[in-house]
Amino acid sequence: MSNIVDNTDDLEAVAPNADIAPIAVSTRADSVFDQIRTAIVSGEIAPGSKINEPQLSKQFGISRGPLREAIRRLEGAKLVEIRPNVGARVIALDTRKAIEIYEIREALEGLACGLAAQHATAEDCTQLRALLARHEHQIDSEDGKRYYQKEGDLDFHYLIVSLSGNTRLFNLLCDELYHLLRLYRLQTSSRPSRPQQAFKEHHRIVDAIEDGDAELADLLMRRHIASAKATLIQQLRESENENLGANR
Amino acid sequence: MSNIVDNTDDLEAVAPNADIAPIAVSTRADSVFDQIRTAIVSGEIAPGSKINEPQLSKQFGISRGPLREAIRRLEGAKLVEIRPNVGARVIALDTRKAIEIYEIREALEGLACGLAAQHATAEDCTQLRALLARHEHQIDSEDGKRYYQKEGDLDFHYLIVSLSGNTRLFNLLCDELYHLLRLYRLQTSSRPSRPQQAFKEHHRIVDAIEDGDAELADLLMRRHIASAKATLIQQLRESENENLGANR
DNA sequence: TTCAACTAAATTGTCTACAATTTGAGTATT
DNA sequence: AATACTCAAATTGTAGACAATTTAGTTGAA
Repeated sequence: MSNIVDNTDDLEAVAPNADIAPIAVSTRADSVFDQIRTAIVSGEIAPGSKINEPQLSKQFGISRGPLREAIRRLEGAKLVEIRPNVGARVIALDTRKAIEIYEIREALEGLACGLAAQHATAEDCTQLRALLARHEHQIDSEDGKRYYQKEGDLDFHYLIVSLSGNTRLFNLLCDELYHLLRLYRLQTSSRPSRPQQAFKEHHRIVDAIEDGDAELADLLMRRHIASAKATLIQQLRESENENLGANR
Repeated sequence: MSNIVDNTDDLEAVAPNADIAPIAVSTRADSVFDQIRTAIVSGEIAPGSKINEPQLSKQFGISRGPLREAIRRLEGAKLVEIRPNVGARVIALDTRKAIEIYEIREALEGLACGLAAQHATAEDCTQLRALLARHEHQIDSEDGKRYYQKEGDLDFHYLIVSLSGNTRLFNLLCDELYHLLRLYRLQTSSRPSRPQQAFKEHHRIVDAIEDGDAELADLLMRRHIASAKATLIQQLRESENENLGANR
C-alpha cells in the first residue's frame, strides 16, 4: 500500500524525539529528476530534443552538479540517452521501441496479474471493481476525453501490479515502463481508443483474480495488452506514413 | 551481434578523416561505474556495506563529482540504494528479493526464448549447440569448479536473449538482472548445482528453437528457470537458518 | 559552389571548496 | 548503569571555476 514513490517536498516541524519519522526529505537532484521526468512524459520537453545543462540548471535554479545526477537517473529510467562529451537527448519515439516495450509489458503484466490472483483478498477485489465502476462512468460521461480514459486504464493496471506483491516488478513497471507509455500516448491520444472492449476485458480479468485463477488471469492480461499493442502499433505506423521525412 | 555494452578504454590514434569512428570514449564516471559494479558483483565490496565517497574517490583517483554520477548509475542498476543525506549502500541480499528477481526472470527469459525461436537462423542454432558442447566439456573435466559451470550457464542465457532481437529486453536482463544473479551466486557457489539436468534442459530448449516452436521454447525456458529458482531459494533458506541472528 | 581547414563560442567533464546534515564520542544527569 | 544532551568529526549535498571536447561559423582553396 505504501510502496508508492515518495516525491514529496521537505517538511520540517517534527518533534526532536518523534519515534519514527519517515518523512521524505528529498535532495535537489531527486526533486529536479521528478520535474524533468514530468516535463518529458507530458511532452513539455519534446522527444529527441537535446538536454542543455546550463539552460536547465538556470531554469531550475540549481548548479550543474545535482542536475547531472538527475540526468543520470533519467538515463536509468530510459528517458534520455547520454553520449560521452556530447550530452543527453530525450529518447526518440519509434515503432520498433514500442514493439519491444509492449513485448516486455505483456510478459511482466501477465506475471503481475497471475501473482495478483494468488494474493488478492476480497477487499482488494472490491477495490478493483470500484475502480472499474468509476472507469465506466467516465466512458459514459465524458467520452470525448480519451486522455483521461487512458489514465484510468493505467490506474487499473497500476493497482493490479501493486497487488502482485512483487515490489521489484512494481518498480520496473510503474517507475519505468508506464512513464514511457505515457510518452507514446501523447502521440496517439487524439486517435480513437477502444474503451468498451477494454472495459469488458478488465472485468474478465477481475473475475479471474477473484477466482484465484492465476493461469487465466495471466492469459487474459496478456491478451488484453496484446490488443492494446496491436492498436498502438497500427496508430504509430499510420502517423509514420503521414509525416514521411518531415522531422529531424 | 554488436549490441553488447562497450566498456572499452580510450583509443587515440585514429586518422582525422576516418569515415566512421565509433570508438568508445568513456568518461571517468562511466569507467568508475564499471569498476565499482565489478567490485560489487565479485564480492570485493560486500553486500550491505556502505559506499564511502571520500574513500572511493581517493581509491579511483577521481573527484566526488563523477563518482556520484557513477553511484547514480549503480542505483539505476539496482546494485546500491541511496538514502538522502545518508548515502549509498550496496544492496543487501535476502530471499524475498531473490524470489522477486526470479519471478521476473522467468517471465522475461520465457519471452526472450520464444522470440529467439521465431528469429533464430540455422547458424544461430549451430552456435548454441557449440556453446552447449563446450559447456558439457566443462562439466566432465572440471566438475569441482561449479562457479565456471554457472558462468557457462549464464553464457547460454546471454546468447538466447541476444537472439531474441529485443534490445530493451537484452539490456534489462544482461545489464541489470544478470549482475544481480552473479551477486546471489557468490552466496551459493560452494553448494551443489545441478549441471547434468540443466544441460539436458538446455538441449531441449535449443530443440524447440530449431523447430521454431516459440510456445514450447517459452514454456521450457520458464520451467528451466523455475527449477533454478527452487534450487536457489532452498539454498538461501538453508544458509539463512545456518547463521541465525549473526549479522545485523 | 562545394568542400576542407581553422578559429571562436558553447557545452560537457572534472576538480576544489564550502554549506548542510548526519554520525559518533564524550559528558552530564537521572 | 542507562539515558539524554552537546559538540566535534566525518560525510553528504551543492556551488562555482577551470579544463577538455564538441559545435558552429568563417575563411580559404579547389
